[in-house]
Amino acid sequence: MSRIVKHPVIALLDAGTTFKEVRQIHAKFVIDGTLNDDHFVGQFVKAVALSDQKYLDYAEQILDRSDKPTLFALNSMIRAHCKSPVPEKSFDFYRRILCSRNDFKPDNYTVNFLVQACTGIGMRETGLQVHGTTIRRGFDNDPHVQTGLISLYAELGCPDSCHKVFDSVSSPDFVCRTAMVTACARCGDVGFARKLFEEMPEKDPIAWNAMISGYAQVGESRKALDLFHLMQLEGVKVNAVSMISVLSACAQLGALDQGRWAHAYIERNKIKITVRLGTTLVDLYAKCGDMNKAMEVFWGLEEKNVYTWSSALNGFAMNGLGEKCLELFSRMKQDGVTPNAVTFVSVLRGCSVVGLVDEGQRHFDSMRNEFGIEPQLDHYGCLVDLYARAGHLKDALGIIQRMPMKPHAAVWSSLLHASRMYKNLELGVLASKKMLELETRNHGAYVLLSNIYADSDDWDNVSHVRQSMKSKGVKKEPGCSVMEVNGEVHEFFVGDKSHPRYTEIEAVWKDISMRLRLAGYKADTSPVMFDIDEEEKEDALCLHSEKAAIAFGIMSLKEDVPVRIVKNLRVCGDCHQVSMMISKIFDREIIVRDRNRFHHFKDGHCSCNGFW
DNA sequence: TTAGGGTTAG
Repeated sequence: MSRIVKHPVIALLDAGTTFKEVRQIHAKFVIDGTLNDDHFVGQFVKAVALSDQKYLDYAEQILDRSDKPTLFALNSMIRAHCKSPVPEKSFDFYRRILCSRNDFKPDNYTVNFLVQACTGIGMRETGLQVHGTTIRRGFDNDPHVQTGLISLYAELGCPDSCHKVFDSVSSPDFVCRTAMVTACARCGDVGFARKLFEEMPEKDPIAWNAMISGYAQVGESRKALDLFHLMQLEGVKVNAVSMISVLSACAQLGALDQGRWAHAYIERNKIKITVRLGTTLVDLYAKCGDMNKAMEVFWGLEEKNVYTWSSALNGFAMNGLGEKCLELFSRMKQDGVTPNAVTFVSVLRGCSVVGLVDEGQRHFDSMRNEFGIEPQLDHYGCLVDLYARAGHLKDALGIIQRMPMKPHAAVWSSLLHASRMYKNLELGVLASKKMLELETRNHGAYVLLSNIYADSDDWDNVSHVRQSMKSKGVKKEPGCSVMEVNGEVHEFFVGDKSHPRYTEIEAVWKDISMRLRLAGYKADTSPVMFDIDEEEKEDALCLHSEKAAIAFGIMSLKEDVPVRIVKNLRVCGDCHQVSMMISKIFDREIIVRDRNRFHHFKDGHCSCNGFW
């Protein structure tokens, strides 16, 4: 192909080229006759389409002015649309290939890009059709296409098809194997992913990153961190992508010390802080309850996008700093960053945690009116929570009844929690029944319903709910608290005595209990508490997981270091009360991240002000 | 002249 010459001007087009420049170059090419050559039309279309998604339509106009678009130009348009917000448009150009007067036939590039377009759309039917096309056209043995099909089926959640394609590859290379590692992890079989990873004859940094992120994404954070340490021992080059998975694992665990270490590692090794890595750092500190550090990182970032802003907003909301969340949201809009649906979840939660009902409603309305975002189920969930927490129970119910989609259990759960808080028996019973219609085995709904009956001294119904729970075999997810001491992560399960220092923990807890009683604390062993759960009875031998963690924290951490705990469930009322008292008696800050949010206990108070 | 694997917020 001696004719193939790269046009020097086209070769200069990149993401930094402005639209004005693109038009000027186009005009010049029309005048000087460059575009009379189909070969250069193809190059120009490809360069414009790939330089920026904003120019896709303009690239199409250039293509349309060409009498005979080449297969290369059409393939380039399919390729460019794959990762655009409208991957389905790839198929318009595929149809143009099929209907072309030039009698084009789709080639290996065409089908490869179509597979990628389907991965972007995530549509099963189209994906299956494209797979059929690759077979019909004889490209199903092409290694690029095979790898693409594995990723496609992983995206569609079809592990069996991933295996079928992978098994059909006669000698999978390391790219194909890495795609399969990711596919298995995404489909939930992280064990098989690890087996494949171990069997890889050569592992490059991408393969390592794939396995580490596989663990991080399924919540196997400790395994992610262990594998990262192995990666270092093996001397594999660590990059920004590796660190994103590592930080995300630390954030999930709430492992602040390990997260700080990873941050220092990034700086020490001069790993470039990309916008994604920066966002993950902000998220790490936010999810470890250190918003000061999160914002120090945030303001220091060279580049921020809507993900970065949303991470910070979510951090403020989770940490109960609603006003700060709203201040930052104003700043975000002033800076010209357009919020999206996820951003609004954080903003609405920010309003909810501080009871700003009118402001929350205004933001909710602005979604559609100002930003053209149609509120989804989660947004209605936040709105219900906003009204319910503030005590406007009837308004909350009205929203549930009028919302344009079927409410999910979480919506009723908000109303149920608020009904208990505001002692509204009638709504509480309704909400718990609705919740149990949707999730028949939801332990929390039974517990709250029994609490609501107990609050009104309706012991017959309390007993009825208990019976019902027993007969349905509803069991509580075991409570688990995680804390980090000297960079080591310790796990505590309810009633579990397996910790190597359990005897000491028990002794420390006895001492704490004594000091609590001297300070006027009386363990709540009333029937209400009894009915919540057998395990919640005050019992030194059967500690709630966060009490064991607090005791361990007090005995192992320096006095001025806050006790940081991450819990898998919501904090129970008794533990909340106890934590507040300990923070005063021992002059110790205790920071608990529960399933929903943070509790910063200090001087006998909690940042949640009793709302959780 | 075009292609396949790893990465951020709810």
